Amino acid sequence: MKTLDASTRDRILAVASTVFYQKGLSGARMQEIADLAGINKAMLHYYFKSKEQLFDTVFQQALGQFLGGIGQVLNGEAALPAKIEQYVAYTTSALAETPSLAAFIVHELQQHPERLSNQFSDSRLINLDDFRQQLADANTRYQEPNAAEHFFANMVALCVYPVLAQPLLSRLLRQNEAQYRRFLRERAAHITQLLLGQL
Amino acid sequence: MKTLDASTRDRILAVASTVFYQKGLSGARMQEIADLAGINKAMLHYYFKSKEQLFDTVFQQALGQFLGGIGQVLNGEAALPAKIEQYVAYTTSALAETPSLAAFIVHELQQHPERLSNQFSDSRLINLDDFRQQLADANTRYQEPNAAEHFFANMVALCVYPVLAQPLLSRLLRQNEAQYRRFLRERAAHITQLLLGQL
DNA sequence: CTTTGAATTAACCAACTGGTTAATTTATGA
DNA sequence: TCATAAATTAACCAGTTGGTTAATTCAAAG
Repeated sequence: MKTLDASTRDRILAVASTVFYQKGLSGARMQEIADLAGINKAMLHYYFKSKEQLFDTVFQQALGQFLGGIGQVLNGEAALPAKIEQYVAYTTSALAETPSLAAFIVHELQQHPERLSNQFSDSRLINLDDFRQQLADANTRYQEPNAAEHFFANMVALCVYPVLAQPLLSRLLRQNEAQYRRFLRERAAHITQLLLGQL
Repeated sequence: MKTLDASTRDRILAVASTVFYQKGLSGARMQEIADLAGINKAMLHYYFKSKEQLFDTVFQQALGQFLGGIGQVLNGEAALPAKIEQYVAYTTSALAETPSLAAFIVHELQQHPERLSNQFSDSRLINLDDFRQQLADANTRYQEPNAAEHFFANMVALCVYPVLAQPLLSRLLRQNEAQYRRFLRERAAHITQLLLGQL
């Protein structure tokens, strides 16, 4: 046999993702990942030579998932309103599938910002130039310095924060889990409308 | 001597805060906290019987700091526009002082949402009723279900997220640390203006 | 069938970590 | 000054954790 078994490796990665997402690098235990993957702990080091390397794989994958679709949207051919709508829709649905993803990235990047530069070259990062230009064309207000940056920050913040802060926000708003999920679903339309009104 | 020495205890708490904020409960090391506080590791267990208890103290303090001023503002006597302005100003400056505070709370609450209920009774949580009523009075739009909740979520998100996601956002916006700090300072006015425009 | 390398396991290990203990020093009030 | 309790330390301990190793099973090619 020449090639490594992919199914076991994939199972490890899937399980490791959920564990790392929830507990972070320092809180995750190799033993738990092995147990959940249904394998011996030594197998982890057979497929991934160290916890650090397993984590790196998971983290880069997570970063790709988080940033991946965004670039395509923002660099796409669509007109500005459609782009905004697409971004909000994409981010909302992606975070609905994996709510812990955002908190994971925020937490790990806070401790080790250099993980961003390590394997992620600038070229793979999102290029905002098109988006900035479209904003400037739509309204002269966005020709002012940092105006486009604020708009982008607003767009991301409005989509991501309520997912990040679910435990706190749902409590403050006195909504149970089902109500909050509904609230998050409503937001896609709400955010789009708010942002388009700013053009 | 009847009373415990407060200065050592306070020094421990100050140091423990910075370490827990940065590394979280599982990533923090009692030895490191002791070293930074300039004391023996056994002294930590003299003032705080366990890591868990030291962490709880830090966490409750952090939660109080994060939510503390907000309640006063939202339950205050000011008119709605002034309240909004006060909230944005307070949150912005508080997070400028301790940027890691928000990520710390988000991360720990994600793993253990029950920490919110443990020692924090509902009474100490913020009461949104006044704020909701003021919104409804300002614009009939906010009488619709969840409209006030969305407004509140927007307000918090716009203030907090850019601090939470600094490593990621500053990179995407291609701003160095000084530029990003300036960007965050600008946001207070920007956010207030945006929110007031929604009334 | 047998050879060969991948897949897998049980047992083990050294370093780390939170926590304890017994002894010592320091401050204080009577 | 002396007794007493607080403050502090060094040494130690047991459980955990990431990681290794040597041996075994499994699957496929010849």
